[in-house]
Amino acid sequence: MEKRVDIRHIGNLIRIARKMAGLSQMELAEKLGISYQQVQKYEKGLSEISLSRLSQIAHALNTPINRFISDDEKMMVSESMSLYGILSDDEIELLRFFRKIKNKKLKAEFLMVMKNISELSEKGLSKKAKS
Amino acid sequence: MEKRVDIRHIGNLIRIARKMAGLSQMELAEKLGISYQQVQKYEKGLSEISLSRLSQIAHALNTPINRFISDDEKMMVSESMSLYGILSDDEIELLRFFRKIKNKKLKAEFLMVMKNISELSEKGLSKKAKS
DNA sequence: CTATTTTTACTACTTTTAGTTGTATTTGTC
DNA sequence: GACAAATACAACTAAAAGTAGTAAAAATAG
Repeated sequence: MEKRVDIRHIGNLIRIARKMAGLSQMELAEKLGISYQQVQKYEKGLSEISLSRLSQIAHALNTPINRFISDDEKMMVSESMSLYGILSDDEIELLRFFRKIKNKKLKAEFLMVMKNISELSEKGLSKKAKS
Repeated sequence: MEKRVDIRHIGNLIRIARKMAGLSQMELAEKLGISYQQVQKYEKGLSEISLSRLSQIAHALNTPINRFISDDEKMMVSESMSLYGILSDDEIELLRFFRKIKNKKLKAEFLMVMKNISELSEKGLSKKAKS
């Protein structure tokens, strides 16, 4: 019977959730009471994850366990993000910081700045940015 | 760390789902490509169940996988990070702009600014910048 | 830029357990 | 009663979880 869950995909989700929580592999491993190398295997999809373990992980990361298993792809967030879920490290950090900012006005302004910069960047100004 | 999923409970759910589907342990085992004795272990809670396996079982029994795990009602929330998968419109925009910026250095610097701001924001001065 | 520490990656090894096989009960129905 | 099924339990083997050691990136400091 075919495998109906992509273990590597789940690994990615775990990694993203971990980084969003601002934890290192080591810190997560400690919470789980296992070696960080084993956490690596989970994230890289080199080791199967039992339900108990996934439950622990979800708890350690303050994330509902469903986040990792909902097999239908209604996880698609928006078309603007091509490959759903696959965020780069930078992007994860960006989001993490952005979420820390509580002041709405500040967030909005920040977004505007970002927008303007990105538009400039689009016009081929990317070379001469440096001194 | 404590186990947050009752493996025996899941076993019961599997057994029930199996009977609902009108299958014997043997028949289910065959579908899974394992021995029926192993199915017994699942049902009795004597063997951990991996995600892949549970996914197979759910499929074999025409049951959504969530049926076996979701019931943990009020798991979460720690508002800060909890819903990483669901991005707000703001966040999607933020990402979109961020991705437009090609200059790596610029991106990195932008991230730093964001980080510093968020750290300030964290220290509870979200309302009024210090004078 | 260099040194140092932290974080992550890869490989080899050990231990645990998933999974198998064999046999014994149980639960039918004829 | 006999006879098949479905389920239970124990001992064993194969496979994978988990560990440990080392190396390479990334951050962070100096």
